[in-house]
Amino acid sequence: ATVSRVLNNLPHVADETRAKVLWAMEQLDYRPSRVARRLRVETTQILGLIIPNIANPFFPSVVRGIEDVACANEHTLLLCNSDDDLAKESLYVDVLQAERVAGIIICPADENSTSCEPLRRNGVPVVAMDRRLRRFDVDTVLVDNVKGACQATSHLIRLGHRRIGLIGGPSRITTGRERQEGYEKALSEHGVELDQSLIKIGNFKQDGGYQKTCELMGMDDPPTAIFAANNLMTLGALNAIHEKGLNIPQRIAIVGFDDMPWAPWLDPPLTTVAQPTYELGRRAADLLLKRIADKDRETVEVILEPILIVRESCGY
Amino acid sequence: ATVSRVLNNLPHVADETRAKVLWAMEQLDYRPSRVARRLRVETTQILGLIIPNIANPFFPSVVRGIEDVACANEHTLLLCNSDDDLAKESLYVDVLQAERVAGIIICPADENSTSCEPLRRNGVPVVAMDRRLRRFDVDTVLVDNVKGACQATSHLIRLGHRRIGLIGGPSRITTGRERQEGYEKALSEHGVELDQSLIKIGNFKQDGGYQKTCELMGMDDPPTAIFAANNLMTLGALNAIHEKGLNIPQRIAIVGFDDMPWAPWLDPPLTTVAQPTYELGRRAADLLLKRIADKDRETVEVILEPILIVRESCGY
DNA sequence: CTGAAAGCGCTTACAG
DNA sequence: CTGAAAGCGCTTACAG
Repeated sequence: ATVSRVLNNLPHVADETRAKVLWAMEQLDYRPSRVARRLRVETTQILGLIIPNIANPFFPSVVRGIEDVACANEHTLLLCNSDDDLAKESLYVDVLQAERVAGIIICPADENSTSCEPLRRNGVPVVAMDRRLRRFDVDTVLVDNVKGACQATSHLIRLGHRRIGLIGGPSRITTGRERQEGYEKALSEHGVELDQSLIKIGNFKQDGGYQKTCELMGMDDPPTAIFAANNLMTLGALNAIHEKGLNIPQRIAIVGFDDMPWAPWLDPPLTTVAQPTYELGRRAADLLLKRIADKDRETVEVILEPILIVRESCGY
Repeated sequence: ATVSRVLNNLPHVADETRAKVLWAMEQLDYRPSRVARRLRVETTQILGLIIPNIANPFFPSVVRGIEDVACANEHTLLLCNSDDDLAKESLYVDVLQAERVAGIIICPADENSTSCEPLRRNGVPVVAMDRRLRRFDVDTVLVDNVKGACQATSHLIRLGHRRIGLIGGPSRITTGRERQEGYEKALSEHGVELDQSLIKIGNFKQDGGYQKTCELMGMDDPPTAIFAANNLMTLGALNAIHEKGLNIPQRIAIVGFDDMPWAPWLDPPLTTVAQPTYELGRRAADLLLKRIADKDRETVEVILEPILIVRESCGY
């Protein structure tokens, strides 16, 4: 008990005793077991994080944001990749719960995912990040996808484009659905008729972007511009465009969602909708910590603003 | 005890009893505590990973490689960012050890780092990844940095360049030291005299690459080519080059270390030394798992081959 | 101020 | 095949 007291810096230990304990700890190269501590104490210092794929360049900065606040608050992060697979997502929810994490930040594979049901039943705090979790009333932090997509598409329209291809994401995912919504909104606001054949739904991965771009450019009446709804698909689109030797922006204009540090040095410099990735992570971690501290507080939804960064890939 | 047996799929439980237990578990939405299990069982299923910075695009794919083998072997990953700071690195080693991880993969902030000393004393398996750990005899997986840097520099020399600037990394880090070694080796192999003023040591970050490129290009007799020793510094170099409006490769040729998916679409397409990042992670995890299974096996060092990918940023 | 006792939720001999 | 008992290493009342 006395050792425990000095370990946790509690009062009621004589200075001399404290010194003796410290000395012995040093001698023995003693490291207290967090595992044992966690078994006894209800509150753990571990946060769980479930994202689709750390190899997607969008996430590292988000994760860094989460980690920085976790670290500042003496919490550790347990990171899991769901691969956008509901079964894997459920599995990881189970694992994290079995680890007795203090709470979970999730970027769900599906808006209607029920993976978090066991968490709700057991009162484990959850925050949805980047993508909504419809079936649960949880703290949520999102980017305003409709606005970002609308800005990107409007930019294209303002530049004279009327046939604008959308390489969208699955509608079961918030970002897929909302970015398409923004695309359609821009069209209707500018009185441009919606042509369903110009909407191609990809998988948010590079191969999907490549394939959908090929389909688009193989049409009898191909678009003059493309809006790609995420970074990986933008990369895939660039693959296809360069492969076919099409000139950007003369032959095909392109705007991507999600900025990348190298976007200014692409050929031509890529116009993108930049997302506040680090901030997204920071806010998510913040919300989770607040929820852990007070389970009864009102649920909040934070919407972060994207910014259209105009470079040269859409023409002038 | 019986519940424990069905939980762990052990024999000696009657089918009927097993079914009853399973049923009760379902009813109660019971999740066994891994925390409690870990306290009792010596072998944990958690791997620790310490890297400098997940936001560096080099690491996500490496992490993904580690995770995939961890996951396939039913292990979880605890990820920590050291920020290349020895104090933070030590802290995390302590945390991971307190979590009683089965082993640790580390990309150390310094070749001579002693952060892992407590691990050695306690017999916790360690593998060094991407960067050496001199003070310990541990399994190591590296990329052949000397070879990669030598190839990059030789390529430049073959193209007629004689004044080649190096934007290197700190020599306390394996990749910094070895890539400089490869640069010098290429120079000497081709009979090009080494000019110390052309060697600038950066911090492996974007601002360092930017700053060192400015210094290089501000010289009275600036180089005609640059070899940037990592991806972030390459990005910084591109910042500086574009800012000054210098033409690549006519005015300044550039080759970077570490390929990126968008390198082919840069202006001009960037010549790089590609590293087998995913494989690096896979092998590291593999070695760690093997070490955990058999602490007495001989220490191995795996050297992976980089590949020079010639695109257009060095001329023809 | 200090330490003995109980208990967190598992697993592992051990006895029946 | 089944369950009672002990113990993993902590923390938390409780007693002295």
